[in-house]
Amino acid sequence: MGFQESLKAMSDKTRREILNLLKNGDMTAGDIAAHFSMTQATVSHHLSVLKDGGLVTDRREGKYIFYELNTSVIEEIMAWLIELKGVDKQ
Amino acid sequence: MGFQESLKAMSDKTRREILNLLKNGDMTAGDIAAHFSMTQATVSHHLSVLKDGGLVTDRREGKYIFYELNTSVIEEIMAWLIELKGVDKQ
DNA sequence: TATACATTTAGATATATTTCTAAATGTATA
DNA sequence: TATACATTTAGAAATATATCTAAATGTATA
Repeated sequence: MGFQESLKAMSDKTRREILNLLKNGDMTAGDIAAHFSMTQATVSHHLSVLKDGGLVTDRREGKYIFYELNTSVIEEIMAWLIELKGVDKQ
Repeated sequence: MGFQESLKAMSDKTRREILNLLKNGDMTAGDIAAHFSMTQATVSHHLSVLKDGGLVTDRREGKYIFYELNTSVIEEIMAWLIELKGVDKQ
């Protein structure tokens, strides 16, 4: 889990949509998958890429596994973008 | 050129290094390529991906082609990240 | 404990990406 | 105008990614 994995994770449209969904609160893998027309296995793969990138965390509650947005990584990416933009050229 | 292409472009380490180089000012394709151990053709490919993502622009000056960082796209990405992070949870 | 439900993992296939070498293009200059 | 230099484009090979189906895992409950 690092910068590389975080950006790779964000570079896919489906995964960005998952992140947008999680903005409104934690969701189970099943509920997330229900928003897409691909198989649950495929969505599960995307969730694991997001997890590798540190963009989400998961926790089990009984039969269900809940996914939650992790914003600390997002701040790291923003810091890089701000640095890239350059303080002098705003 | 859109959000998807911009993030795809940023998701590669070599391309992020190119962006970091261009932070310090415009550079020719040759000077950029000199910073890497891959062929000029490969670096040229990366530059074209960055261009597709709107992250750089190029201009010819005689024999040379100069590349320049384009920061407006970066702001668009930052806006998404800020939105993702959520105003309420800072 | 057998069954059902929620989810992930394994293995396969198709598509995309990275990289290379060789050839092509555009510009300057002897 | 022939040649050299800077760079890109074309085409091929290797690797990575997205997706599927089928099987495995983990948990709850009849």
